[in-house]
Amino acid sequence: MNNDSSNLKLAKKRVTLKDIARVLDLSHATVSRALNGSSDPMISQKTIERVQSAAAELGYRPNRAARSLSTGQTGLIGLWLWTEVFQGSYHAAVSRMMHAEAMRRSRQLIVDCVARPSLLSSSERSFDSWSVDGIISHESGPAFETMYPNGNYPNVPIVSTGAYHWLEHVDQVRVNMIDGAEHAMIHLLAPGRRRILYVTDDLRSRQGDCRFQSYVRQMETAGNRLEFLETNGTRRGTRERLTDYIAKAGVPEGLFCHNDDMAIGAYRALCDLKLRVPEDVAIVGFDGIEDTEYLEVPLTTVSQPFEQLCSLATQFLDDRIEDPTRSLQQVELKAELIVRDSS
Amino acid sequence: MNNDSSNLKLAKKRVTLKDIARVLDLSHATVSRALNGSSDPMISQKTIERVQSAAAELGYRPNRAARSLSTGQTGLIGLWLWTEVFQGSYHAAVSRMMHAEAMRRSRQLIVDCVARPSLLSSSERSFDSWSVDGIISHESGPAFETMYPNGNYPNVPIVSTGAYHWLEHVDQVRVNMIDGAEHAMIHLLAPGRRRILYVTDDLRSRQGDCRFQSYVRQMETAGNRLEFLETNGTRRGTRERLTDYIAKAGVPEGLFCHNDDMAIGAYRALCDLKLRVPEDVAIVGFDGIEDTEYLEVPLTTVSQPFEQLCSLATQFLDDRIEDPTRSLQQVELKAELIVRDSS
DNA sequence: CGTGATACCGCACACGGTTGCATAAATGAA
DNA sequence: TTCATTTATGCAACCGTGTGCGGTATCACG
Repeated sequence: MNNDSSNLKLAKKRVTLKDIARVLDLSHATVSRALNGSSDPMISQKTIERVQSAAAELGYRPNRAARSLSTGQTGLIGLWLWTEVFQGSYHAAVSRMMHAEAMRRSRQLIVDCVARPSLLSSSERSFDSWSVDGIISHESGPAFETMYPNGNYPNVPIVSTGAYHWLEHVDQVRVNMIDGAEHAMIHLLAPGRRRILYVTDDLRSRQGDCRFQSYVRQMETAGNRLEFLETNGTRRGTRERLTDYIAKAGVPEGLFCHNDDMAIGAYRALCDLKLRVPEDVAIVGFDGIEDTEYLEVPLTTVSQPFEQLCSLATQFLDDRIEDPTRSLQQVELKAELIVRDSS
Repeated sequence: MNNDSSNLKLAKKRVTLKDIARVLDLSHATVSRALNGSSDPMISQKTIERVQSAAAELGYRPNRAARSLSTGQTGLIGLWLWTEVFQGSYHAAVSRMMHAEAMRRSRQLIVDCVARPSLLSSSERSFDSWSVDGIISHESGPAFETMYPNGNYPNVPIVSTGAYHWLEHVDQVRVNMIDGAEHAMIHLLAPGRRRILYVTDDLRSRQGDCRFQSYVRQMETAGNRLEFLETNGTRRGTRERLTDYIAKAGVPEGLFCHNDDMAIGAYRALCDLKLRVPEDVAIVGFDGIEDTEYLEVPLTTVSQPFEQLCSLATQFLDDRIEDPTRSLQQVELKAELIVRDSS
C-alpha cells in the first residue's frame, strides 16, 4: 500500500500529475482537469474527490513553470520603481504595500528599479524575460511617457501610477498633488513668511512637477525671491547640504521639501544648528511617510493615499489581465495637507 | 529584408529559438547552444556570431518558464520574513538589501511572510509552487528549528539568518547580539540608573532572546527590580502603551527597547510627556535603522550589520545552489553598541 | 437488441527551452 | 584515395501542464 516509507529519503522527487495519475490509474489529463475544475469534458464527482484526496496525500504542488509554459501566465507582476536601488522611504512604502496587495491576490511581486532612461532597456529585458503577467510602473518623471508609446511591451498590460499627466490608452492611478501643494505653500506663507527655500534632489527634472510649480506660482504671487537648494535626495545629503547652505546664505523662514526624507534630513540639520522648528524655520514635506510623525516635532506634510493607490493599481492590473479588451480605468486620488507641528 | 515593418502590429508574438533557427536555417538546438556558450558540442565562432546578431536584431528574450522547466532552476529566491505583512523598519531594511543583493546576482527575490507557525504550511506551499531555487529564512524565533528538520524542503537549499543558535546542516549567518546587549545594559546602568524598563512586543516569545537575558542578568546583578512593558511592537502602539504605563507606574530612568521601532515610539511618548532624553529617561534600542539618526535626539542603538548579513546570506545561497554537496558555511557577525545622544 | 445521446476519460500535441547521442562535414594523415 | 579523427550540426526526447478532439462505457428508450 504505502511503499513510500522511509526507505529512500534522498531523491525524493517532486510529485507530478503523472504520479497521481499512476496511483489512481487515470491519465494525467483527467487529473489535471479534476484539480482545475475544468468544465468542458465533465469529470465525475467521484473521480474529482479521489484525485483531490490523492493529491493532498501525496503532497502535490503544481509546477508553476510548467503551467506558465502551457498557459502563458506566470502569476508574477512586476513593479517598476523609477529610482536607483529603490532608496527612500516613499518607495519603500509603495513597494511594501504593492507587495501586500499582490499577495492578497495570490500573485507574487518582483521589483525592478530604473532611474535613468538609459537603464530602461535592461529593465525591460529583465521583466520581459521573467514573463510577468503585468507591470505597475510607478514613475515620477516623464520617462514612461517617452517609453510606453514605442510599444515595447505590446503584450504585457501596464498600469501607470504616479504619472503627472493623463496618459492615453493606459490604465492609470494618478495622485493629484496640486491642491495639496497649493495649500502647503499658502500655509507656509500665511504667517508672513517671505523667505521660503525649495529643497529638492534634481532641480532640472522637477520643473514639470506640481510641487515646483506651486512653489514658483505662490512665491511670485507674493512677490518673493525664489530660492533653491539641490541635494542628492537622501536624508544624510540633505542634512549636510542644508547646513552648508545656511552657513553661506543665512537662515530661511521656511522649507518646502520635495519629499519627507529631505524634510527629515533638513529637520535634523536645523536641530544641529539649534534652530527652532517652527519658530525659526517652518518645514513642509511631501508623501506622509510614518517617520514624520515620530520626530519630536512632527512634520507637516502632504500625505499621499498609499493604500488606495496600491490597491487600485493592482485591481486595475488584475482587471486588465483578465480582460485585455475591457474599458480603460483611470482614477485620480488626492493628496492632502496634514498640518502638524513643524509649520 | 526587413519584413517586420508596421504591417501587423498586433499579434506580435514573442520571438523564440525556433524563429532564430528558421531565419538562419539552423536547428533550434544549435541556436540554444550558441547563445548559452555551450562547450560540449563545439559551435563554430562564425555561427555563434551569426546567432547572436540575429538574436539581438529580432529582440529575442529567453522564456524563463520554458528554461525553468528544462533546467529545474527558476532564478527566483524566496525570502521568508517571520512577521505579519513584514511590518517594521527592520524587516523593511532587510528585504530591501536582500533585494539589492539578489539583483546583483541577476536573480529575483520574492518575499513571503509568516508570523505564526500555523501559517507555515501555506507559506511552504507558496514558495514550493513558485519553485524557488533557494530560500533565505530570516527568522527571529524558534519556528525554523522546529520546521526545518522535518525535511519539508528536501530539495531546496535554505540559508538561515538571524537564528539564535547554531543549526546543524544548515548554512547560516548569525548575528551575535550578546556583546551588544551586555554593553547596552552596562551602559544604561553606568550612571547609577536603577529603574530600567524592558520594552518588547511579545514577552513570552522573547525569553530565549539574548536581549531579554542580558537585561535580566544585568538587572539582577545590580540588584534591581525587573520591569516589563509589552506592546504590539509598532511605533504607535508603543507610544500609547508607554504613555499609559508612565501614568500608572511613574517615570523609569531608562528604557531598554527590543528594537528601534519601539524605541522611536517610546521616544515620541516621552516627548509628549515633556520628559527630557536622556536627562529624565535614557533610551537604548536595537537594530540600527536609519531613522534613529534623524530624531532631534539621535537614539543609542545596537546596530546590526545589515549589509554583511544580506551579502553573505545570498552568497551562501548561491554557493549552495551551485554545489549542493559543498561544505557548510556558517558565519557569525557581531552587533555593536552605537552610543548616541539618548543615553 | 439496436440505436443514439450523454457522461467520462485518454491520446497526443503544444508550450519553449536543454541536452545526450548520432550524424554529417571538414580536416589530416597514411 | 581511404580511413581516422576532430569539429560542427541536427534529431529527438524530456521537463510538467493544459487542452482539443476522438473514443469508450453507460443508460434510456423504442
